[in-house]
Amino acid sequence: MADVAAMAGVSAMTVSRVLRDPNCVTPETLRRIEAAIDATGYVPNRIAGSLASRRTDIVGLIVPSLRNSLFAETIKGVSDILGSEHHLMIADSGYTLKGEEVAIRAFLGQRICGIILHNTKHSPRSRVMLQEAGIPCIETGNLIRQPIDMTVGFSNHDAACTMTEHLLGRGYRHIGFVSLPTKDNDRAAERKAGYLTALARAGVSANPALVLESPPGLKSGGQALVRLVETAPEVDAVFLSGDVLATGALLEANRRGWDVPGRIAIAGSDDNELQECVSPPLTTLRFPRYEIGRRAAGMLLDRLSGRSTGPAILDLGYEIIERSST
Amino acid sequence: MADVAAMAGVSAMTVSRVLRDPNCVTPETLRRIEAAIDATGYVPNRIAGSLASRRTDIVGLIVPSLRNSLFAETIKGVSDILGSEHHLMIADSGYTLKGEEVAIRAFLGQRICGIILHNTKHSPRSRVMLQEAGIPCIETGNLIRQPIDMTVGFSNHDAACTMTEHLLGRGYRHIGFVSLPTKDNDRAAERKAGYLTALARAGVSANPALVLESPPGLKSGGQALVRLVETAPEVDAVFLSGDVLATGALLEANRRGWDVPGRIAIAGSDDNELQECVSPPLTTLRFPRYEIGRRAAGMLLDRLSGRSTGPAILDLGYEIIERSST
DNA sequence: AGTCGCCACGTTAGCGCGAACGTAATACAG
DNA sequence: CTGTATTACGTTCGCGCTAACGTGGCGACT
Repeated sequence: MADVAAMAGVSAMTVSRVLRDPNCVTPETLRRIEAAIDATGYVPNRIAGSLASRRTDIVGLIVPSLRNSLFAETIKGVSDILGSEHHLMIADSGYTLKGEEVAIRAFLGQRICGIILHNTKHSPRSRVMLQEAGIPCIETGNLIRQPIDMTVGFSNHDAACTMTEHLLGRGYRHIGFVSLPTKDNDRAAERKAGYLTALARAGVSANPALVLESPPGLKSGGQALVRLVETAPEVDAVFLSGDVLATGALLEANRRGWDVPGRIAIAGSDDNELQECVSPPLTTLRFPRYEIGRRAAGMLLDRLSGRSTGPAILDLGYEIIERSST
Repeated sequence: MADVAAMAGVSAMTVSRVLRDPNCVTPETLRRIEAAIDATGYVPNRIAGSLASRRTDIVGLIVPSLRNSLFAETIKGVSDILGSEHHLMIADSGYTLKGEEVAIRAFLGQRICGIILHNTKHSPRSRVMLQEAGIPCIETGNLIRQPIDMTVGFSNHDAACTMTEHLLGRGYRHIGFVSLPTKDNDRAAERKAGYLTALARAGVSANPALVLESPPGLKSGGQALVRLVETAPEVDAVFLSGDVLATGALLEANRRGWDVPGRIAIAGSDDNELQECVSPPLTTLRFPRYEIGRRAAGMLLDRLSGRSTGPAILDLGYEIIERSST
């Protein structure tokens, strides 16, 4: 920076100012400084700037998995809103609370200016670190009542409940439920609870044989369907609540020639283009994942710029998309 | 850090040393320092550390889109190899060279210790900045002969050529080709070139009516198929080389009752579980995207640790997965 | 004319850490 | 016992920048 300042005939301080606000100097000075920056190929050292100002423009984001396209939607939403003023540091927790804690510690070491978590369940140490860090923290995903700071998401419980009620409304009485493993996964656990709530409200007794947990994946969804039909032949509908499980189940039903929804109705979650294009198109829940990313980033920026203070809980809801698979 | 040092009865320097190498002090000193860190909740300031040491442990990664699950594979590969010693800063270029340049400039300002690009075509300024930055730079994706520094990927040209030759070998002579828009996308352009190479080698004249560009998406793939069949009814096979285009085309063929491969054969690229689960399962190209991420990160770490020097070009190849859609 | 305020810019003093170097204490050979 | 090596730790200084405050020059008031 000293080089640039010397070449432009000003002090380093003026160069520093120009980099943050080009309009705070006379046009002539600005021109000389910009010319000097161009000539030297100077790239400001944000490390030094961050140390001196005790601020960074880095937002930390922790997702359970970088591979899952569901989370990619949220990441994209965050990235689109952050813009060029802020940078994004991403880590994955590997779906574990310990992994999340490690990532949080690393991020705090980098003195990130805010953090977005794709999880609302945390280790005690994680909670303490975040509370004491004094930075905005947004938890996204499953809505909770007591966020560390702010949260944006939807109710997995209510969504699963609504879908189950939809199936009940269509006259199905032996409704299977398949979810991802509920351990350490508050979202999956909430959905199972929602399913059970709907059955209870309708006075339909829950049949444990109709409830399965299944790893993620298309094949896994197909296997779950087959297992349900074989062990509980009375099953007349199934709600597969995780990722692509429902699509896998539908494709498997097609292969085996099982009529959908004649033999068995299939409902899914996390609507995407694929679920609309298969035959028959799938009834699914649609979650505003991209919007969650955008709003989370927006809440973070509002807090950083002082436009908002205090905690916030934002429910973006969900939609049920009724198609011909149910 | 001064607090911790005072509490442990040592100098700040000793604390600093312990944080980098716990074994460089006596066990008793280590114990006292660790106890003090625990008691104070001290989180080392990596910003200050980076400024003093003029190094960071942040790796920059630029992908065309954060939303696309193809890139998610590579991101995951990078993330898995980097481990907890290095951190990942991610930006998307929005598929534009200008976007990439902006991200590169921002990353260099953060003094990243290395960079991985998911693109092998860059703006002139980008190339200059990267060459002068003096950090390891890995270009992934389409293999090129003159990398800025190092590259790992596969030949899109050869892959598309192989797939086209596969179709020719099955006796198809009116082979359509659909790709993503080739502008600013070296990968799509290379694939189109590979398709044309295979036709030329086989002495089959290329028919411009059989070559389409199409935006990404399942529906878009279906539309491309329909357009091809309607405008050039003699078409007997089609190779859709982008993302989920082929799956969309197959689902559309199913809906319209067109026999695959009887009426028209369909081949795709970027194999995934979905393409195996549809009926009929799709013949596709399989690219080692996860492995590319792993190897790219590995090459970066090797360079940083001094285990390797100089440029490198790593071809991870591709596979053709022959299934019943062709 | 005085002075008040404002603008454009300079000066000073760190931010929290690590590289380089220094020092004291112990080990061991000759 | 001296000399040298080695280990364990301390001191000094500066990384490149910015917050806070200082200064001089100019126009607009009373």
